[in-house]
Amino acid sequence: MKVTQLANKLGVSADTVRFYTRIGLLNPSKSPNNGYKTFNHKDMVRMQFILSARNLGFSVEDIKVIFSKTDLGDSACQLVRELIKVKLLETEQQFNEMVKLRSKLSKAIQDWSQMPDNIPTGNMICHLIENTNQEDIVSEELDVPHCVNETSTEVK
Amino acid sequence: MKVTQLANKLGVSADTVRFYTRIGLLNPSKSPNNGYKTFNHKDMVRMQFILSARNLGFSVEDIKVIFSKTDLGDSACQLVRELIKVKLLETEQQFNEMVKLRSKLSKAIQDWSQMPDNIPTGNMICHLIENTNQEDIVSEELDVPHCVNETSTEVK
DNA sequence: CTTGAGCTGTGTGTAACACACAGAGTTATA
DNA sequence: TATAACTCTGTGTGTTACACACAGCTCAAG
Ligand SMILES: [Zn+2]
Ligand SMILES: [Zn+2]
Ligand SMILES: [Zn+2]
Ligand SMILES: [Zn+2]
Repeated sequence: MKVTQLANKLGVSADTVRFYTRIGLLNPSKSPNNGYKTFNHKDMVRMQFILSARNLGFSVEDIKVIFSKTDLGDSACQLVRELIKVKLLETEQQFNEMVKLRSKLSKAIQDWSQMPDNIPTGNMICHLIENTNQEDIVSEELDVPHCVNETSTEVK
Repeated sequence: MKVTQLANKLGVSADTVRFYTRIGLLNPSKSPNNGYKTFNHKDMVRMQFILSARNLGFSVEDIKVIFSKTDLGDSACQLVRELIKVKLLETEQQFNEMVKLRSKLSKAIQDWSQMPDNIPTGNMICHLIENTNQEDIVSEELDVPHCVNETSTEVK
């Protein structure tokens, strides 16, 4: 099987197969006469596994680690159980950030609909964005830091 | 102001400032004697804007487009209003994918806790992952594609 | 044999920085 | 003033998971 045949059979691009080959997840043999890579049943099984794992959010690095066990004939089940727990935590982290960002964006869209268009000045590029962020910081620091002593520093 | 001074004043790393400089968002002058970059008030204002915009999820490319307007003295407000609407859509898209992935992961963790550890075979690397994905596809295709005709293809 | 379409491997680009590192500047000590 | 130690700078490269470009090769039709 050549790269495009494998790709078509699994519904991915040939470049994707080439990529996984390049990083060593697939190990096709090289045809001696034309140098083309020849994929076999084992590569097909590995490729299917890769797609399933990626579908669950596993990274290529995770898959490499998994293969490093299974290639020795060892079960990867325990490893996989641990990896997916970490994955769930990461996903919930990102989920929370998504929620925060989403509400920030919604609020900004509403607020901005009432605000005028301003032209940039030497201290403000777009008041919509710059003011939105200051609400975010709340009372942590009332005044934005500025290059106050810049003359004294520039004197060198 | 040198790169580290600006970075410290805004609470970012010097590498971040260098990065924004490298891609042209900041335009410090170069000191003629030692070649060090010298940042001024304008760079500070731009840097603050960048941080505010990034905090709202704007990409560096978005910020470049915004600057291309404001550097001409034009208001970026309308542009910014449009950009943030797109951003919200993208965020909700990603949010939905997060939700799907999260439930997939939770379900997998539960299901896998009842399943035994298996050793890899020639057709299955880790049944946990491979079987999980098949539930996902449901009845789209019952049997997984395999290199059935591989002999006929390999005959070349 | 020639032409042309199709396929292949390899090199490079992507986003937003982080890290490594050699060389230059700065400070301290003698 | 010399010299060692320490800090700072710019630049080159690495990161993720591919996608794209492209020259050269293969293979079937004529
Ligand atoms: Zn397993
Ligand atoms: Zn200032
Ligand atoms: Zn504006
Ligand atoms: Zn097979």
